Amino acid sequence: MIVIDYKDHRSLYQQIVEKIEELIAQGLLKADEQLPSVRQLAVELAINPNTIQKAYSELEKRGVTYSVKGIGNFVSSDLENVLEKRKQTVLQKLGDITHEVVLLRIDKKEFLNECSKFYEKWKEE
Amino acid sequence: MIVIDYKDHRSLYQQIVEKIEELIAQGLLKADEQLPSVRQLAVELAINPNTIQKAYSELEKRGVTYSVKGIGNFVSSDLENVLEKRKQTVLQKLGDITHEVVLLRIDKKEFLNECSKFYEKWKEE
Amino acid sequence: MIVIDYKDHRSLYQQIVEKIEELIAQGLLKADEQLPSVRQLAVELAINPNTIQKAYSELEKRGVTYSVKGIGNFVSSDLENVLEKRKQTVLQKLGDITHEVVLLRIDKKEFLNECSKFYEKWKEE
Amino acid sequence: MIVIDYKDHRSLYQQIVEKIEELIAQGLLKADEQLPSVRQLAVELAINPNTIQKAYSELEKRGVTYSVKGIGNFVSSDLENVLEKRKQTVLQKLGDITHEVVLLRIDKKEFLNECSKFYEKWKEE
DNA sequence: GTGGTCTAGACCACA
DNA sequence: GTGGTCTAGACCACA
Repeated sequence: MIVIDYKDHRSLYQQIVEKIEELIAQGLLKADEQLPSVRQLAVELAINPNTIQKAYSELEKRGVTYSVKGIGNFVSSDLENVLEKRKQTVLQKLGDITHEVVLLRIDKKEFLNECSKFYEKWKEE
Repeated sequence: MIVIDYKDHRSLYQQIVEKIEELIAQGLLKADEQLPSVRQLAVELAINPNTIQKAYSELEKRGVTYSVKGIGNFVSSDLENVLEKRKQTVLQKLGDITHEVVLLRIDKKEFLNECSKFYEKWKEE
Repeated sequence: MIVIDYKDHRSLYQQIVEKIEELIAQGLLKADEQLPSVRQLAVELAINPNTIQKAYSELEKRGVTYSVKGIGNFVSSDLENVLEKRKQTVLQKLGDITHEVVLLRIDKKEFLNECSKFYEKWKEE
Repeated sequence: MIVIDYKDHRSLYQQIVEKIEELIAQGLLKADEQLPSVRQLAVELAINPNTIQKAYSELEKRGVTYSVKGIGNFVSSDLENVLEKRKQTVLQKLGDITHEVVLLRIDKKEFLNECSKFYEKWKEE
C-alpha cells in the first residue's frame, strides 16, 4: 500500500503523510477506518518508528486523522473537509507552476494543451 | 534585481539559483552577460560570499552559466538549450500536479478552467 | 580505502570524488551500499566535514550516489548507467590525448605500441 | 592563429601556452621565429597583457622559447629537444588515461580499437 | 580585482 | 546518530 522511495527528494515522513492523503483521496481509506499501528507500519516499511510517529502526528495536525489513546489512529470522520483542504493545497501548487509557465513565455494554447494531455494520461491509469 | 525572502522555505542559495534562472527566462539576463561578482552580490544581499559561491557553482553545473577564473561568471551562450531544459523541468512538475488533481477526482473542465484563470492572472503581472 | 595526497594537483574534494568513482568502477563499492558518514570520513581523513560534504554533493549531482536525509549516502542503484557515463568521459579524454599525439606526428604503430604497453603495465597491478 | 575559449576549463594563460606548443609541434612556428609581442597579442586576444606575459614566462621556463631583452620572444633554436619533452608529457598523460581505462575493465581489444579509430580521425583533419 | 577551496564552528531537520 | 546550510575568515591562482 505504501512504498518508500529512498531516492525521492522528500523526507521519509513526508512521503508517508502524502501517500496516506492520496489513499484517502482515492477512497482506498475510508472515514473512521483504522490506520496500521506505528510499530506495525515501522516493521513493514523497515523504518524507524519515530518516523512513522512523526508522520501520524503531522496527519493529525492537518486534521486528516485523529488518534485515540491506547487504541490507534483513525481516518477523520469528516472526509469532505479533508478533501476540500487538500484540494486547496493542490490548487495552490498548480498556481505556482502556472507562474513559472508564464515566466517561460509558454503559449497559453500550448499550456492548456499540455494540461489536457496530462489529465487524460493519468485518468487512464 | 534579486530579493532574498527569509520566510521562504527554500534555502538561500536555492532562491538565488532559481531567481537567476527566472531572470534569464524573462530575458532580463542575456547570453554571455556578466553576473555580479561573488563578493559584490554578497554585499548587496548581506549574505556570506560562500553562499553566493554555492549558488554560482550550482548554476554552472546546470549549464546555465560558465565561470572564467580571475574574470567572473557569465550567462551561458547557449540560452536556447538552457530554456528548453527549464521547460522540461516545469512540464514535469505540471505533470506531477495533474496526477494529484486526477487522484482528487477534480473534473477535467474545472481543472482546465483553473489553469486558464491562473494563466491570465500571472500574465497580467 | 581512500588516501589523500597533498602533493596531488587536484583539490581535496575532487580526489575524494574521483577515488569513490574508481572504487565503484573496480566493484569495491556496490549498488545501494552505504558510504561512510560525512563526519566519520572527515575524522578518518583528518579533513573538514564541509569538504567531505562538498565531495558527496558532487557525487550526487553526477548521479553516482544518492543521499537520504537523516540516514546517509548510498551508491546509486543504477550502476550500469554510472559506469557508462564514466566510460564516455574517459574515452573523451582519450580522444583529446590522441589529437595531441597526432599533432606531434607520432607514428601510428608507435602510438598503438605505447597504448598496449601501458595497458599491460596497469593490468598487472 | 590563437583562439581563446572562455568556456574552456583551463586558465587563459595555460590555453596560450599549450596552443603555442601545438603550433610548434605542427611546424607552424619554426626555430628562432619571433612570437608576437606581448602588447600586440594582448590586443589581438582582448586579454590582459599580464596574462600574455605569464604565458611567455611559462614557455621560457619550459625551454620552449627564449626572450631577448628589448627585442622580443623567440621559438627555441633546439626544436628537437622541445618536441622530445612534449612527447614525454603527452605519453605521461596517455599512461594516466590508460590506467583509468584498465580500472573501468575496458577490454584490451576494444581499447586499442578506440585508439586506432581516434588516430585515424585526427589524422584526416 | 576575480573565482575557488578549505577550515572551524554553529544550527537545523530528520531518523 | 544522519545530511545540509550558513557564517566568518583565511589563502591561493589567475587577470
